[in-house]
Amino acid sequence: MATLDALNPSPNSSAAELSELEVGVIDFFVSAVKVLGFPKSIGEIYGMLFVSSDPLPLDTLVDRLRMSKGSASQGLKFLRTFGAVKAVYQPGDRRDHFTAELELKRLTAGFLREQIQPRLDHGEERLGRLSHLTAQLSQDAVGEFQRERVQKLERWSARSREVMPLLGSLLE
Amino acid sequence: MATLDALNPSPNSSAAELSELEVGVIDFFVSAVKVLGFPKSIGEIYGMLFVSSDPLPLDTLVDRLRMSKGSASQGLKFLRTFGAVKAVYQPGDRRDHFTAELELKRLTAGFLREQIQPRLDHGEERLGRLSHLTAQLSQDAVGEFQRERVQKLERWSARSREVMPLLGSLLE
DNA sequence: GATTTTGTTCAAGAAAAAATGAACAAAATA
DNA sequence: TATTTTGTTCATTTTTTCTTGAACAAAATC
Repeated sequence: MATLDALNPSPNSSAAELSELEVGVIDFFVSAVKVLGFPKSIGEIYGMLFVSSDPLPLDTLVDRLRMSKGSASQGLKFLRTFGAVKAVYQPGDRRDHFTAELELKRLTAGFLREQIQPRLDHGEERLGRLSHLTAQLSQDAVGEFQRERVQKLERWSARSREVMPLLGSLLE
Repeated sequence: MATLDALNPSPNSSAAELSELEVGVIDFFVSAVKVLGFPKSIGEIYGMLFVSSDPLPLDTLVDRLRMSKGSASQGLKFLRTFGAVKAVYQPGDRRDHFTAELELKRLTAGFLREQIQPRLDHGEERLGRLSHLTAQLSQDAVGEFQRERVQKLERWSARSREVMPLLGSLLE
């Protein structure tokens, strides 16, 4: 292979250093996903795909971001679960290639569906149990107070559920 | 003091075990604040104040939640910065007493103001620098592509800023 | 069917975040 | 002014979360 290498000064082009702009965009997303409570690697992957004009395979992410294969694999899996990243068929290459989803509305919808909905559901289950508990509370002022507080939580929960779909329409 | 202790079977009433309902409510808030990216102790404190009919001083939080004084102090400070907890004057007690803010709209406003706004501001600064960088990009397809992507980020950022105040009105 | 390529999983290590508790400061009380 | 009460700060420890890399599986290629 030595001879072929000589013909190509940068045999592994996918490992090229990131440009200043690329670093900036990736960094922007690293901060952004931290707000959502996701790990840095998620921001790096999405950011890299976002600045890249072509779909990229896992290898390239590993090389250019200097990230382990494990992180890249898990990160892509996670991003796919809520449609932030799509697999794109590349003719003549059997590796999967990925691009970033660019519609803010879809990204939001995926986030709400995968991250928020399940927690709201879980919260409602808990509230159901709490509500049941309040029935056994004493009939004095403290008991009455606590019953009211649990009711307030139920109103909050219901309100949150109503607001969620509205968020999507705000981004229309 | 031994004689007085004998008269009072539970001298430190603030250390009473949490009731099942109290544990449930506190647990609910611990999960809730995790969604927002806050530590457990924040949820414990807010939850405890939320189920308590009377304003509580720091000591009581430390005793009942079995939490260090440091955590309680820092947690209360944090909660006060965005108005989730208010100090209430208690006649005849020189300690500060705290209650939970109960208006969902105010809580949201505080969260947006203290947590989201600063990050949006910071993000815009970064985008300013990135936008400046794009001016120096090559005039080829890749350069054009990257300029467009940075513009897209700027639109996202502007949109996010527009949506924020609307969130408040949704909760009205 | 052996080999290479591609991607996943998961135990262990590394890094980041949170909690602790002791030292300190400030203010009230004695 | 000395002492006690109340609350804060911050270096250290603990806990939690993230990343790594090696072992493994699946599928394509030889």
